[in-house]
Parts: sequence; C-alpha cells; structure tokens
Amino acid sequence: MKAAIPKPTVHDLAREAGVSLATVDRVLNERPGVREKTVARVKAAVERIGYVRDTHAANLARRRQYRFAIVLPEGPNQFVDTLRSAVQEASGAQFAERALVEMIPIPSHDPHAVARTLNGLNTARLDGVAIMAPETPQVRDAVDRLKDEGLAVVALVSDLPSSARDFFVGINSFAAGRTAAVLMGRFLRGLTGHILVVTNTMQARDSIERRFGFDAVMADEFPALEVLPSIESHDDPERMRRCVREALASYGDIRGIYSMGSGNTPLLEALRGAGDLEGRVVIAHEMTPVTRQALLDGEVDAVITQNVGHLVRSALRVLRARCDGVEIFEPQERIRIDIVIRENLT
Amino acid sequence: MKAAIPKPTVHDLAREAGVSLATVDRVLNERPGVREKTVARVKAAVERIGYVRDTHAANLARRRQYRFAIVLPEGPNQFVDTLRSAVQEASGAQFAERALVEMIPIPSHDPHAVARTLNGLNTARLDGVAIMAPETPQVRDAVDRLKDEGLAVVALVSDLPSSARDFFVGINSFAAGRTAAVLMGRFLRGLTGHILVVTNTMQARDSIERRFGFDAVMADEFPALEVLPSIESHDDPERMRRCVREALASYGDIRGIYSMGSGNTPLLEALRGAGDLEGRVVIAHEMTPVTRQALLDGEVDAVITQNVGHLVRSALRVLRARCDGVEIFEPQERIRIDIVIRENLT
DNA sequence: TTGTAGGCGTTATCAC
DNA sequence: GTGATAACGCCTACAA
Repeated sequence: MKAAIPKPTVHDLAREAGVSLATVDRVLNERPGVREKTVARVKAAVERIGYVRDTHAANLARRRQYRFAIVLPEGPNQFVDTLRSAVQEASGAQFAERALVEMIPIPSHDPHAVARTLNGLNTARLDGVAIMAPETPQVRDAVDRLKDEGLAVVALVSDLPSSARDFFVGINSFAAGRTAAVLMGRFLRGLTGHILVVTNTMQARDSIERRFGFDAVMADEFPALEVLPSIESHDDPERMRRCVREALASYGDIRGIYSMGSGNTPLLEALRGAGDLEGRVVIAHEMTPVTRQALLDGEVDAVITQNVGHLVRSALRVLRARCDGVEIFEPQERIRIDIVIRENLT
Repeated sequence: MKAAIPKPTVHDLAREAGVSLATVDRVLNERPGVREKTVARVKAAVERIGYVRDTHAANLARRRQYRFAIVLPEGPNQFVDTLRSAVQEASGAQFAERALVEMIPIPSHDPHAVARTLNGLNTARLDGVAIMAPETPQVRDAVDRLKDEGLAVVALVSDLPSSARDFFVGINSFAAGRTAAVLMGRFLRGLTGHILVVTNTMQARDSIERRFGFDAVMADEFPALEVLPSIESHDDPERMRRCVREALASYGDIRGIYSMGSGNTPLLEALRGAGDLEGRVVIAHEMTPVTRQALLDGEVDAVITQNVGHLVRSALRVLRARCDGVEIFEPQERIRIDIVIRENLT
C-alpha cells in the first residue's frame, strides 16, 4: 500500500560480488568449498551494500522447527504454577514462531529421579531444554550429557553453574536476599527486636543464598535487629503453622518475618491466628495468587519477585539463539529483581 | 538435522477443504468474493487440522516493510537520552525484522512547534508513530489527523488520553507517585518533619499526577510528615540549587526529598553542599546515569522508574500489531513501575 | 465465485 | 569451486 524502501537481498549481493546465489549462501553460512578470494569479495560486498540477512526467510527455506522442552518440578507449588501458566501462554505464541514447547514434570526432591528424567529425554527429537532443578551431581552430569548430545540447555530460575549449561535465566539469589533485607531493615527503622525467617527447606540452593544475602545486610546495616535461625516447614503446612506460633510465643519482640520460599499460605494463617499481624513487617518471595492477595490486604508489605513471563520468553529466546548459533542480546535477557508493594502492583 | 513435526500449511488446508490455494487465502484474509458455504468449509478445515498461519512467510510474500517514527523531545534530558539510546539499540534489531525506525526530535516546550512537526510528518511514507509529548489541544488535533491518515499511533511515556491514539505505552503516574510516597513514609518510620518536593515544572502532566498520588498517600498514611509545595527549577540548575538550599535553611526538619522529574544533578549538588545528606531519604524518578550513580553512592535511597528497553520494544510491537490488524498481548505490553534500590540495581 | 502461476528472500540439491 | 534451479509457506495478479 505504501512505498517501501527495498532492503538489499542475496540477489543484490550476488550481483555486487559477481558470483552466484549459491556462492553467496556458502559464504554467508560459512560453508567450506569457497576460495579465500571469493569469500573476501562477497564479504566486501556485504559491507558495501549493507546487507542484513532476513532470518525469517532463512528459517522458512530451512524449514526450521525448534523443539524445546521445559523441565519443571511437579507437585503443588504456587510459584511453579505461575511459571507453568506462563509457559502455556508463551507456547501459543511460540507455535506461530516455529517452536514446539512441551513441559516435562520432574519429582522435585529426588535427584536420581530428576537425572533419570533428564537422561530419558529423547535428544534426537529435541533442540533445547530449559531446566528448573536443584543442583546435584546427578543433575550436573545429566546436563553435561544433554550438551554432549548437541542440545541447547539453559538453567531456569535456579542456576546450575557447575554444569555445561549455556546460560542461566533467573535472578541472583544473594542479591534478592539483600534486597529483602534492606526493605526489612528500613521499614523497621529505629526498632530493636527479632526477625523470623521461614522457608520450605534450607536444602535448596535458593534459600541458602537468599539467607546469606539477607544476613549479610542485616548484620552490616541493621545490627539492632537480630535474625533468628530459619524455620523449615518441609512441605508440611501444619508444621509451619506450629513453628511460627511457637516462635511468636517465645519471642515477645518479633518485628518482622522474612519468607524465603513457598509455604506462604500456612505462614499467613499462623500470623492471622496470632492476632497482631498489624505492626509487623512481612516480606515474601515470588508473586503468586497468595502473595498478591496478601499484598492487597496489607498482610504482606513487600514481595521480591521475578517476572515469570519474562523468564519463559527469555529462556525460549536464548534456546533459539543457541540453536541458530547467534549471539544473544544480554540486556534483554537479564531478569530483574522486582520489588512489589501494594502501590506498584500492576 | 533432526526430524521435524510438520505444521499444516495452506496446501494441507486447500486439500482438506477441497478448494484452491487462492480461495483458502481469501478466507484466511477475510477477502470478499467467496460463497458463505465455501467460507464455512475452509473454516471447518482450519479447526480440523489445527492450521496456524505462518506470519513470517506471509510478511515475506507481502514484502511488508514497517516504517515507524518515534517522536521524542529534543534538548538535554537525561531520561530522554536513555530512551534515545534504547531506540537506537532496538532499531538495529528491528531492521532485521522488516522495520525502519527513525527518531524525530521536537521542541519540548512549544505546543505549536510540536503540532507543526507532527503535521509535517510524511504520512504517505509512514505506517506508525510513537509520540512522547505533553498533552495540548494542538497535539491532540495532530494525533487525530495522523489517525485519519491511517497511521498507527501510540503515546509513549506520557499519555494522550483525549486523542485518538491507539494505545498508551508507559506507566501510571499516579501509581508511581503513590509508590514513591509509600517508600518515603516507610523509610521515615516514626519521624516527624517536612518533605521537600522538587521538579522541573509543574506544567507537565506527569509531575502533576505524581504529586497528586504522592500527596494522597502521604496525607492518608503518614500524617506526621508534612509535604511542602513543589519547588520548580524551570530548566535552571542554579535556581534549583538555590531553592533547595533555601528550603533546607528555612526548615530545620526536612526528613526527605522527593524528586519528581529531571534536574537531579543540581538537586544532588545542593544536598551535598548542605553537608548532611546522610540522615535524609531521597527518592527520585527515572533511572539515568546520574540517579544510578547516586544510588550506588547512597545519595539516593530509591528510584522509581520504567524500563526504557521495554518501553521502546513494546511501542514497536504495538505499532506493528496495529498495522497488521492483530490483537496485542496486553500483559506483555504493560509497563511495570520499577522500584530500584542499590541492592537490586541490575 | 474460483483456480493457476509466479514471486517474496533464503537455502539446498544437483550438476558442471 | 562454482552456478542453475527448485523448494519453503504465503500472497497476488490474472484467468477462467
């Protein structure tokens, strides 16, 4: 409908360099069987006319289909649920973009079962995998094997730094813990007392790192507040409620509660039961229906989180880039640590 | 290299429906000249085989080129500078995606000049425009004219609600102001005193709205803190420094400073000059080299901002979608209000 | 109202 | 080493 500024194509390139389409293609895709001199001529022509490859046309001609798997912990977990629906949402859009993405559940707490699932992946039918799993030697080996088989692999949410994974998509847990600590300390300006820390399990790398970051800042900047040992619920809501109640009873001066992992529902129940949720600062991780509602109700003061939509889209973009042997645009893939309070809840 | 699961194509569709490619195309693109019955048959076939159109192939065949303009205020402004470089960055990637984007500077403070520039746009050579400009009747009319000419138009950063713009890409200023207020109030827990508010000009819609949101929360939730009238620098650094110094001198109990707009450099200079930057809470808007450094140096406690990369990519995506007559995926285009403290500075 | 043929920018399979 | 030529999935004349 409107005059278009034509972009140089391979045809223009071929003409400019005085060679055929096939040769241009060989040079562009760094295939062998072209004389040094010819290569140079084509490359010069690329610079001269400012040729940029049309990736969509290329993918079309290649009949490229990306087959990705996203490996997520199974079982009831609010955060993973939000991740799952983000994957669902994304895979619709991805389908139109020549990518098939399937979700694969893993038993979260059994390293051997996780490794078994990963090793059981049909690598011949897969181009890339995004994995959210705790770091264990078994998982590390499984990831290395996937890499050996030529797959693109990204660690999702929780890093697998000792493995051969291509990239980590997620946030720095130390920094997340530090962020929580600053808010906790500042929201409790001038007060003395104790801080309760709760989590599902301190086995998880995330929890350890968050706690580490949290403690560092608290000790450094808010010495008037003493942080108590972590309470672990081990997936047992009743245990969480009981431990929290006991802690509140034992210490008369609990000023704040830091929830490092899942289990926010029983935590909030225990706090409500304790009556005086009012004066205390509660900071939790991950935006889920529960934390969102708690934020709205004023039961939680701040949530430290990461955008699951970005997480998933980013993982998929990175996998795609790795498959194409293309550089990724780092700043776009850096997941931010979001601070959410009631007022900036979208 | 690997077995690919073939996606149904128009050919499959044609065969399934027992019609030709052309007819399939007519139905898919809702072109006239097809019998009701045939339309139904094709649509049924779409459902049956799960056909999804390959937009990239379609764009290729159409030789579609998007020509977009991004209209930004000229003159020295740190935030706009970051926006400009985000545009620069994005346009590289967009070029590969069949979009040409040019930046058009406008004299920020003269509504007539803005309107003149907008009216001077060569609409025949443009498919869409993203506009960051203060809302005035002249601008509104210019936008409406652009829409009449068939362009896609999005308001960027600052909304133009009374105009016919297709979409607003940016954050809610009231909420941004409220967010700032909550942090200010909580960081000053238990204290009594005054809050200084500074901005470049209260003429700007953003400043008015931020102030409104800020005041509402302060009055409601933090009555012990009294918010002073806005100090306006009117683009004069010296005036900013002087006014701030005077205010600090007049009131002995200024606990916090809220910087609603540009002019952070002179503000910080004045505060440094005053000596005791320490005890005060400073909250500013927009992440720029200045606010970033101030955050690192502990001179600013929190920055309320929006991710310029997202802003630009989102604007471009929306323009594209409007041009294609395609629905946008709202959650992806919702720009979040980011709270940045030193600890979650990426 | 419907169908045929050719082209979009790229890659791939043959020959030469 | 290099060059025609035919796809890829879709759209668009032009014919029927």
